[in-house]
Amino acid sequence: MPELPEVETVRRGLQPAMEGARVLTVEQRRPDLRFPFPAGFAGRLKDRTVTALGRRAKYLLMHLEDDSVLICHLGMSGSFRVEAGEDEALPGAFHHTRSKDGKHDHVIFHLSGETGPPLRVIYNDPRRFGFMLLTKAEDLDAHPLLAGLGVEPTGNALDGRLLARLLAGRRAPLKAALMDQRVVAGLGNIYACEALWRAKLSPRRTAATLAARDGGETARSARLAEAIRTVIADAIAAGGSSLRDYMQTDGTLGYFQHTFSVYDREGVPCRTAGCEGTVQRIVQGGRSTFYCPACQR
DNA sequence: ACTACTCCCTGCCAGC
DNA sequence: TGCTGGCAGGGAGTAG
Repeated sequence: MPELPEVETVRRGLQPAMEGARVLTVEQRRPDLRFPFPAGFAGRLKDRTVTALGRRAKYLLMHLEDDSVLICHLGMSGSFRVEAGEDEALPGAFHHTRSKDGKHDHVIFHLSGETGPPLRVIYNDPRRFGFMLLTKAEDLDAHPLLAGLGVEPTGNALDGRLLARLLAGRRAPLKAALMDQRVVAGLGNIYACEALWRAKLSPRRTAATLAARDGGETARSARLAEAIRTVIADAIAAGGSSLRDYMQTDGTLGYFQHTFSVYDREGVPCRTAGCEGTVQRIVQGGRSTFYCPACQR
């Protein structure tokens, strides 16, 4: 499910169950996901207390009391769910629709409840593009997967000036540049499309055209920075997008997908007031792009 | 330092 | 009904 808003929704869903809880055991049901699990994976987590759950871009960061950090990426199809431990009943915690039988449940964290009964946090990932790695907290920022990441679209750092600077000189189509995690960290296919629609910019435009000749801010770069920040904020507020019945950690659905203006809406009329255009699907870099050729220029 | 393309894997759905 | 091809929220690796 996971672009930034979905990962943030997962983080918020897991936080009350995990922060302050102790890892009793970890069941690792296969040797690898996208990458092999770290050597001694389960043993290195056992008996540790989870001190904090963080996020950077699309990475979930599980901080442990020994200053190690579990880096989790959900890939295309990874999800977490929380269930009652062993025979305990947990009101309201129904199962992920795609794992009623436990299929593709690859990792199960057995946790002591901080105050209440024990819990299980279960990682499910049919396509196995996700992964889990361990590092030390002091090495986190320098970790090869995190070191090159661009600006977070939450908060105030992303503005027209910074975005123009990041895109200056890039010959790639604007949409492809937005998908590059070294530019804006956490944007994926849905929110790149939606932000471009909000900013009325064509995904086919050369990225560099958003910067002034000296690399400075333009009206377009300011508009796009604003659009990115608001679409991400709106999506987080909606609990992310739930495609193909994907669920949050407690089994509820995000609802941002009902707000899509262009994503997966090929052939429907553009939502822009007064626009007569029709949403079109094109392929860029092997991924579908949805946009309105009439009002996105 | 860019860009473009392939590949990893399973599940689902439209079209035959 | 059953098969097939295409597509899916990501990104690492490689070649140019």
